[in-house]
Amino acid sequence: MVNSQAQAQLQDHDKGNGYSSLATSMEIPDSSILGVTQSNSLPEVETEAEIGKKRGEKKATKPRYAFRTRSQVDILDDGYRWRKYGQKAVKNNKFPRSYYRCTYQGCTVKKQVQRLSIDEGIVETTYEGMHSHAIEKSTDNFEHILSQMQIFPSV
DNA sequence: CGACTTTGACCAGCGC
DNA sequence: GCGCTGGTCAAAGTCG
Repeated sequence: MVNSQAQAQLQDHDKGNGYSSLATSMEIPDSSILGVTQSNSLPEVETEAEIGKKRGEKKATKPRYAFRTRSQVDILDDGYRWRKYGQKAVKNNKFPRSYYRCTYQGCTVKKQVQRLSIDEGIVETTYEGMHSHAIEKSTDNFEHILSQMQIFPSV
């Protein structure tokens, strides 16, 4: 699925606590993260107990992959086409959260982008679902982003 | 012309 | 039972 991008397990919703000290001191040199680009030995986590309480939502398992990226912009072009369908502000964050959806026919993958209020340079991207089609754009651009991408451990 | 973005309103579920 | 939050959709507008 996908190009095996680095996937980190997102812990519950306890965010905005000790992140300031973490992100600020997480100054990893680009020479140490180069391994991330090809080193995708991260296990596919899918510890989603499923919420099963939405309206026309199935009870099927809903995998959720989240990872934090260091970027000045929240628009991370991973090669797929995304259509923004909503923007809401979160309580723990002074920045609004953006909701994106894959516009590919038959593809119902959703993506959420949220910026950390404490660190404007950190962008938290959450993928929901899996892509069942090929990428329309070149992944080269995304790989470049991966080069400067850092996986923040769940503290 | 087509695709995508934006804002507001609406709905459902949960808490109290 | 009511209120609140989060999440989604829709129409109009904009950009390429």
